[in-house]
Amino acid sequence: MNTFGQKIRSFRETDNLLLREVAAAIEIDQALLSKIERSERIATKKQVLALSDFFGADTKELLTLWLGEKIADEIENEEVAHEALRVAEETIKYRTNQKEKKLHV
Amino acid sequence: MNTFGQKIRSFRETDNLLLREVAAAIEIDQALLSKIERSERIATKKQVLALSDFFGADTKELLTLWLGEKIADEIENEEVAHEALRVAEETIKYRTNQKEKKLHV
DNA sequence: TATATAATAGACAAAAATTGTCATGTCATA
DNA sequence: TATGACATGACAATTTTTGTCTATTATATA
Repeated sequence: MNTFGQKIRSFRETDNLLLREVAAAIEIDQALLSKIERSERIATKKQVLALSDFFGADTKELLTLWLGEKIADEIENEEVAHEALRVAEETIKYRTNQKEKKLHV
Repeated sequence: MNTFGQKIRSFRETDNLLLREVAAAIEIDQALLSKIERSERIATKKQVLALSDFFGADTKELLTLWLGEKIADEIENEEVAHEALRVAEETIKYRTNQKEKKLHV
């Protein structure tokens, strides 16, 4: 399984670039990029978009991976993690429906 | 569909209690409880446990609902919300597996 | 109508979590 | 051993969350 960070690192290695170069390109500290690649820090959405843009990657795919891992980080130690994901899914569906209902009253 | 807040409110109404009384029992401000019941604020885990205990409710069920809604709040406006939930699920499964592997080397 | 009670709303300070940076440490290799 | 690339740790800055206080609204009732 490939983490978001690993994906970024392999993009960078494929392009033969240094941490410092990519960091400069997306305007963050090299140390921070290093941490992001090793999953020691979670990127911000802005950084994900900048990275995706810089490497010409599939933005939607990267965002999905990033957000998915972010949620996992948040709940993985909760006993009810799996059930909560189901509830989250249902809740989002429900809310989306409610919004649609409101539009064509 | 019943939100966490609605559930708490209906517990309270079934028991014929005032906001002030429940708030005092779990040691929070009445205004805060009012906001929690109307989903204007998200309870902390500690508050969920205190409420569950106070009302003698099914703690696991309440925690699940609470956590599920919390995730929903966080991602419902993301285009990739649904896919991200899948990724979160897979990520948690994968990490759990890795941990188990480490145990019986 | 005036008063009392319950709940809601808004503003803000306190606290907690996240983020970014800097200085330093490690490791490989010239 | 000197250099370059990356990793690590500590900390300050910023942002977000949380809790409280005060004011407002709604409703019932004397």
